[in-house]
Amino acid sequence: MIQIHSEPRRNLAHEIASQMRRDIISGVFKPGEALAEPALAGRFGVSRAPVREAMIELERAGLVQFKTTGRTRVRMLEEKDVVEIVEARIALESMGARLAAARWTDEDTRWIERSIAAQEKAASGVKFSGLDIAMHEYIMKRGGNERLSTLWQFVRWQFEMALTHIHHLQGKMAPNLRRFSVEGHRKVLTALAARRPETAAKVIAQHIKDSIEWYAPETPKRLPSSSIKLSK
Amino acid sequence: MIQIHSEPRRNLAHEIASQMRRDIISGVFKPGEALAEPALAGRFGVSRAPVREAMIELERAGLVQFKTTGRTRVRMLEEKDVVEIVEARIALESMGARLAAARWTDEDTRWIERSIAAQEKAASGVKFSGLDIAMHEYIMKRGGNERLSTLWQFVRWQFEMALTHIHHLQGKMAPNLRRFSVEGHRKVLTALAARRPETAAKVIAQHIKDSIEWYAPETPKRLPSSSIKLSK
DNA sequence: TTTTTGCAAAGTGTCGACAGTATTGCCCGT
DNA sequence: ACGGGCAATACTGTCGACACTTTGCAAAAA
Repeated sequence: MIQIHSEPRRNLAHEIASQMRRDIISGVFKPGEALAEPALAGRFGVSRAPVREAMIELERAGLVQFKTTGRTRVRMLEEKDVVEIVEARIALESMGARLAAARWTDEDTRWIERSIAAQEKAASGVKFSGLDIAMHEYIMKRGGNERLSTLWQFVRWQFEMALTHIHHLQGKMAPNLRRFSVEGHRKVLTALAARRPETAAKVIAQHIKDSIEWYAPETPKRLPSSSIKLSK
Repeated sequence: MIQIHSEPRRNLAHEIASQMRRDIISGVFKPGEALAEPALAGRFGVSRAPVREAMIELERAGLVQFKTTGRTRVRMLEEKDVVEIVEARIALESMGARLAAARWTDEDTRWIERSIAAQEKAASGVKFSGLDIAMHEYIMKRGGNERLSTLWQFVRWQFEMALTHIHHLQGKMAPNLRRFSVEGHRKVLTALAARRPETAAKVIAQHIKDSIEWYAPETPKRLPSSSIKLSK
């Protein structure tokens, strides 16, 4: 998969933003934790300027929050945030799958099949999650709408952060989740390979919604129940 | 409608970003035009630091682009960009309307009715566009998903920029567009007032898709035709 | 002991500077 | 007249500094 996207400028700020993003997602920095510029500048061995720019980037991506006083902290997550993130994923990925279905090729099918095979053999839950997200990313990119993919990236990072920090998302039913999730992926692939945009949109929406309920069965349901019914 | 959103930090950078956003949308700066930091710093009577930060914000919003060398220019728009923007709007607003329908109140209905009345009396095309966008914004906010609204803002600005710069979007059929558009808004309101999430989602998607074709009948259609059929 | 006041420490917002690099335009060779 | 190369120009990326504001803590008052 070739990335033609507008190359980000290659500077310290971008480097730091990427590293900080990884660290926030993986939990090195915890939600609510203060991110002071001088401290981070020291950590990275640079001055405050690039750190400051990186913070702006992360704020735009929703991983950190600015207080009105200017202080920066890692964004905090509650149940409601998980709901919002999932709703946003459904909105974006439905359209992504719809567009992808219309342009789907056999090579795409093979890519997804390989991914699913790897998912089944994934040794750890973390490894599985990585493959899972990568597959969703592939479909989004295949939709061919660069803006949609960009917006999706923001949500994706927030989703990954939520997986790390909303602890009951890590809970007991990992094995079942994985089996269930792979099954969902197969359904998505079927719709895409059949080049049925509407079906693909509905199936992937249902898959995302179901997944999160496997992760967190008690997540308050805000989506009107009719919204993702697989009617017909 | 009260905005609880995380307050942006109130500094020069943010001020400049807002002003620049307005200027880019309204065409003071034209697509492709170079935006050099020293020149902008002079224009605003500040140093380069806040200008630089503002540029990062605008890049995130998709209004400007960084070249790999670091130079900044106003993002350029082609036909394909209009398609992308509209697809993104449909993705986000469908979900927004779906969520809004489930929480819709009579007061919301009255707000929209007033908006529609104003739209009918709008003196100019520009005035009408403003009311149009404001109504869509209201619905997005009423969806109650802060992330969805934030993502939508990005697309909204790009859409407004496209309206300004894709010249044939300004074309001949403004009066018909307006009449047609108001009709679409009435259908959306009906679905929302009836609190039918699925109907609202489909109607607003259809409305957006139709609108852009009134603006630009020759816009290449990439959305699979089945995607927004109002079946049933 | 609890609350208030005041002060020191720490952090942000903005600036000007400087080295390195891309761009522009001029001059020269053809 | 025209294209290529080179010098002058302009801009970016990063830094350190400084003023102002917020925060945290400790001492003083209730």
